[in-house]
Amino acid sequence: MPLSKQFDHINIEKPIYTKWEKNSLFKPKKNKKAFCIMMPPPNVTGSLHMGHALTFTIQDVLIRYYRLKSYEVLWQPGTDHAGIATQMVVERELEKKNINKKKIGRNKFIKEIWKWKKKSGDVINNQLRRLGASADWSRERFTMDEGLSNSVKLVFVDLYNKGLIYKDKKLVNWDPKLLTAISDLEVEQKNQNGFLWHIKYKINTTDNIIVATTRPETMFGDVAVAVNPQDKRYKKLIGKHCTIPIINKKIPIIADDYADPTKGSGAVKITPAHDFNDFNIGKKHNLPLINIFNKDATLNNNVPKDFVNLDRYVAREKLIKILDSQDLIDKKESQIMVIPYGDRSDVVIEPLLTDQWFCNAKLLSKDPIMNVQKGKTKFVPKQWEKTFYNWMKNIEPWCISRQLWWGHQIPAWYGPDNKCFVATSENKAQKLSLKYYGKKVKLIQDEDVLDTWFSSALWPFSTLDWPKKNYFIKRFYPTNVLVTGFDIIFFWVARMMMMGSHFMNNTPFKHVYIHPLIRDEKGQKMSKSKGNIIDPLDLLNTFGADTLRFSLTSMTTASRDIKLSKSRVEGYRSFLTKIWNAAKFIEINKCKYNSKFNPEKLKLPINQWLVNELSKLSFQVDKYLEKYQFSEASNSIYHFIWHLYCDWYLELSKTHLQNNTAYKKEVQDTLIWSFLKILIIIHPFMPFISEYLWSNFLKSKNNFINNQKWPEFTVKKNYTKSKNEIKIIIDIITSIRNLRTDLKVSYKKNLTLNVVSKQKKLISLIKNNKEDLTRILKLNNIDFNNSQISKNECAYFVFKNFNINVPLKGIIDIQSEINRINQNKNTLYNQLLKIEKNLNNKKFIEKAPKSVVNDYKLQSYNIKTSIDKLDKIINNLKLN
RNA sequence: GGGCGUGUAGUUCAAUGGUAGAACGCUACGUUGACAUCGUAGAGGCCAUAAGUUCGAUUCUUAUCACGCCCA
Repeated sequence: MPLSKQFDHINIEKPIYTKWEKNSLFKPKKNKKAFCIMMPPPNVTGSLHMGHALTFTIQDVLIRYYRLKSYEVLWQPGTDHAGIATQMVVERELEKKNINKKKIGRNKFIKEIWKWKKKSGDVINNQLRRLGASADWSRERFTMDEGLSNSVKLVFVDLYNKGLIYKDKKLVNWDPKLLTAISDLEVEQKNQNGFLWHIKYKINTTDNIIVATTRPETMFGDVAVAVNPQDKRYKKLIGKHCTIPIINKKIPIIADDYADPTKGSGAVKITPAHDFNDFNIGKKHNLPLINIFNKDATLNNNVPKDFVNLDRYVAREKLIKILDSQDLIDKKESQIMVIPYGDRSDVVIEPLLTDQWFCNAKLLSKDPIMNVQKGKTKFVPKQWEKTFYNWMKNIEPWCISRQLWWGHQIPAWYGPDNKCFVATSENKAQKLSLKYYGKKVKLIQDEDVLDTWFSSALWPFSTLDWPKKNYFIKRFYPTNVLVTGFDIIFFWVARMMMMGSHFMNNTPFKHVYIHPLIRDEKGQKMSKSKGNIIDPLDLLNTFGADTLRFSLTSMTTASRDIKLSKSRVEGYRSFLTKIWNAAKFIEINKCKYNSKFNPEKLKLPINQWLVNELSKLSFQVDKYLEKYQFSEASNSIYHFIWHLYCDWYLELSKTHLQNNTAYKKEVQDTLIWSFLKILIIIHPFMPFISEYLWSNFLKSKNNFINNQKWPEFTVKKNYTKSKNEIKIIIDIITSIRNLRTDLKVSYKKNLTLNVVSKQKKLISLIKNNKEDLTRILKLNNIDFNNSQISKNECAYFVFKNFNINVPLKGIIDIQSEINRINQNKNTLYNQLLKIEKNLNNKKFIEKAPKSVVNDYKLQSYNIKTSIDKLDKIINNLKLN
């Protein structure tokens, strides 16, 4: 069946993908060299967004490329259980059915989550299939799987026994909506307008000290007021006491550099249980901790009765009113302040004193830092190494416990006296407790679960069946490259490197390729609230996967963001159509694949030239992909197909195809052969259209483009000669096209070319291409009479070794032609000026490299000769 | 405040110590047998500003201005 008018992605993509999967094309095939990418596991609740589309396209390009390069390739896929996100989704689902999480209890709730996961967990993976992602789905993993859960337990117990995981009572970022601790990274600092209240704390009946605060309601937890020891205003007061209003509690005035004399009143209240800085000050000065908040950020029993159970903001207003009525507010200033928000809940985070599990990230960060310094892991682009170091070298203990139900429950059990036993199972914990107590006691498991990133941190080895030492882990660890956006360098990349270095004794990735983030066309982050989201599923429906993929890789440069707009994608759809039409051209011209075709034994210059260019292309794409230069790779493909293959090769092949020249067969063979090679080269970028056309041309069953080899062929040296020849033909065509436009000579008027040259080779070259020139340029004839330049009304062209004149009598007037030549002359003259300026500079001659000087001299000579020739021509014209 | 980054054609972005490129858009002409989802041609840039290094700077250095991101 002949190819349809256009590529119908809607009906073609899906069956192709199904075939690929059925034929197990994505499983690693044993080979000499291995290549592995760990797919960053999307949230199981997720749905494909543009960020996914970009990152997975890039990964798939690499994966398919290395498959074609005959590597043993594993793209390890899977999903992440996404603790808070998933719990929230299922909670909401249940609420719709009027089911309350707390009422059904933990076990039933978790069962509900698993039910939900079974039903909707595949959504994103199926969307990835639509994108063409060729991951080995047979090895799909989920962070809550048995195997991965075992890894989590093993790692936890091991780190605990080494003292790298410990329990501690510390101030943590508490999310009062989700009722869990979260890590520093999950806190978003937002600038916000607020007030700085200056409040009078009495010292005695007449004097007071003015304390400036943005959070007056935490006053009930104050344990001191700090002033700077250098601050003259307050020096006298150090060591004295002041009184907290309302509760009339006396607290000391202490000296600490932390108090900044230039900020607020210079005196700052210290509330160690509710502020990270104050916590440290409290420790330093041995001050008590007074917690005044419940877990939902309402006030607890440590405050006056009227305030108990009030929300923090309600309490604030009430307090301000009372203080105001007692004339205890000195002033109120507006100011911009930084407020911490939970990135999931979007409520203000409360620093809260709780028992949590921590991981000693500082110690674990040492090996990863060293691995990057040694170059065992290389960031691409390199600048991200700075970001990595910056964070790793200032790392804080990682709070790994979460007060959630969905996740890996912490493998720690408590005895009746709260003694903690950490083990991979309850049985083992029992054994430990038996030893300790000398008798069997009832153990209760820690209720908390681990931060989701804890299990993700193990991803590079837990998915390879660790702790088993089977083929996969030996073959594919460390993996070749991690592909991800810079927003999760800390969250995930760094943590994988910590865990990988510790447990595998080796960095998990040789390269970390950091790609840009997708923004809207104005450079803004895409977000639901802004309504500027571009849905990749929309784009997949409208344009198809190949177009989307190629658009994305074309835009993937070494910058920080990609500004995406629909119109940009539209442009690349045209490119697909162009490829499609080239295929139709080949089909119409009955080109059949010839297995005996030898690209090294071609006779026709255009064929030689094409093979030459094609080998260059494959070499270029090789180089670019090795360096993760996706836009460069895409653009060189785009340029080759559109502007070399279609614009010139197909155009120049027509003469042979349409007239039965001696070279017709060679042209047909070269056409189809080169097109098939092109399909292989575009396959990583555009898997569907390339597969479709491949099988369309080759017709044999189960001959998938997936299984082909990347084109690598050496080109015979004498082919380069043809390069120069084709360049001459292209130059002539371009010049005469220019002439037609410049002088407004319509294509309806045929022209005659008069070629003047003493070189026999050149004349025979033009003679050989006479048909092409005639057809493309709409010529009557090409003459080769070596007569003097005609003094008739002609257009003149000066080439390196020859001239062409084109009689224009009756077609245009002579003055236009003189103007045209003058314009060319001017351009040349300006070029000459610049070159001469250098050549007249003694220092240039002395110091510039000889090659540059010689090159300038040669250019100068060439330009001068051309100008001379043009001058002669103008004079001749003027004589007439 | 600390760190990172970006200023190049109307737009989005490349490249480069030696005459600045692409794509899209725009203008003119064109339906010639793969393609009007097209073809041909064209216009359009003191490469943010200033100083320095250099025979030569858009490129290297420093400063300034503007914008963006991350961390406090």
